[in-house]
Amino acid sequence: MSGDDRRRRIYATIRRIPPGRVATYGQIARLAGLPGQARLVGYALAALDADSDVPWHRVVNARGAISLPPKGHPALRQRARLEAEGVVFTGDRVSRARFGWNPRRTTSR
DNA sequence: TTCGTGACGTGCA
DNA sequence: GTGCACGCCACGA
Repeated sequence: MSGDDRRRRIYATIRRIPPGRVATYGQIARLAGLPGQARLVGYALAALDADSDVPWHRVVNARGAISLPPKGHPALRQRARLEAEGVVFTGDRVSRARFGWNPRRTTSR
């Protein structure tokens, strides 16, 4: 499998994240068939355009926080989009227990 | 070609 | 709860 295929799988997995939910890089990597390679997910997102159809804003790190610089425009945009979908930020973090996406129970909650 | 860096995760102290 | 070390892969210099 080539690197491009991995990126496509990553994007496809991210598209499955329902609105109002967030998934971690490691979770995306695992669902994409790339366990332990969360770094590739981050790199794939870095190469992604802001106007892409991939809901990149629903991807957060294991801490439930945005991995981008908090003061940066992308981070603010991501946070604003998540809040618009109903996601509540506790400080600079998101409660993964409440808003974390569970692929086995696609239905919310 | 090797080396360093990066939207990360897990394990352990 | 936090901080550090190691691992993983892709990409540019």
